[in-house]
Amino acid sequence: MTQPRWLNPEEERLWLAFLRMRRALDVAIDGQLAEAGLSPADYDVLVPLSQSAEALRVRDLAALIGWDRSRIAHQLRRMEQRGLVVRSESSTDRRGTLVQLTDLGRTAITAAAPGHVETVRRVLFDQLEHDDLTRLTAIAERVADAAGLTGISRTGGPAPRGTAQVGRPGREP
Amino acid sequence: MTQPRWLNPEEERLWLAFLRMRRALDVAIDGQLAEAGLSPADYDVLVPLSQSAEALRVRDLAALIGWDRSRIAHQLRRMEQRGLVVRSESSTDRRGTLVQLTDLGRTAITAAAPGHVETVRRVLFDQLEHDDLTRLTAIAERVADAAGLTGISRTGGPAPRGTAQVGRPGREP
DNA sequence: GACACGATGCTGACGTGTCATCAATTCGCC
DNA sequence: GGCGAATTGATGACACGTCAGCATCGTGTC
Repeated sequence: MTQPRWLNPEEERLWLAFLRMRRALDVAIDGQLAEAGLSPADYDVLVPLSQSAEALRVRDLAALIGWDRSRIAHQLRRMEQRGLVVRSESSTDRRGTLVQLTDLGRTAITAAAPGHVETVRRVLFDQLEHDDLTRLTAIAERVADAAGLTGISRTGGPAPRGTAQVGRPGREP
Repeated sequence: MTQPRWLNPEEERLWLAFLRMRRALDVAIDGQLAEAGLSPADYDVLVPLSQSAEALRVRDLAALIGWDRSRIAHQLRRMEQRGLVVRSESSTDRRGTLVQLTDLGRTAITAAAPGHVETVRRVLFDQLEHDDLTRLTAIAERVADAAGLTGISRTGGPAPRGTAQVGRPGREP
């Protein structure tokens, strides 16, 4: 690249709009979760836990949401201090740690989830017209796959990075 | 909202793809900047400074990139410790603080910018087909405007949140 | 000029994310 | 069985972002 190919006005317009869209989603989603007393990270962790019948291994929980071990260890420590989850030792693999929701944690995710979905709908899906949904899906998948996120997109882990997934809180135990 | 309107499979597919796209962009962009020794926050601050002929007031710099006073104060303290910028007292308003690039800071942004634009092109723009650019611009602007970010989109401040803007490093002083 | 009020920038506390590293355990291979 | 390598989870250090609060300074009003 001898000379950088700077963005032309149309490209610059898209890039700035894209950043503003990201910001708008973050503000709306994070704000709604904050009203429910949860951070986006809390939500990411609580969703798979609420959908699992049994306790999850830290390793598996991390894989489900695409986090590394360090990040989830820190997050679980903080969430355990707040009484949202409890950790226990695995009986089959003595390296392992099991995590499960407390009653408080289940109450929190159950209370937060409907508002979370409503927020995502209002800010994103309600703004889509015609075949925007199809087009946007194609673009997003093309970009994500082309970037070739080593691991995450293949191993089944959906999405990290602050922005919580939309998930129904799962079955009662 | 009596019953939450959970996402249908097509909507869930878009949402997950959207989150993966975000993640892919973050990984690519943050990684490229890290190779240049800069964080996304560093880049956001360095771009307007490099484009300004004179020193900027902290207030104006914050407005340009849509940051609040606290955030930029912390960031400037860290960047000053690393020798990327220098702060000085304003002569006209004794509350004010002026910021400007050091030679090291100018070298850093000049070195990082071409790779940054190339990364954005490769991961995002090179993946767009047909009229994707137009469509995506329309969607992003619609979503951002509907969310009605009070202030930022109106006052000219472009984009915060980790994701660096694409800007040419400015004139030599 | 005095005084209330807003503007400006900084700081400390805290939650969060990444990196390097460590101890304990299990696995793979001979 | 034994032993080196990989896995698992946790931790400390540090960078980053938000919030509440503070000291200082300018502005408008009387």
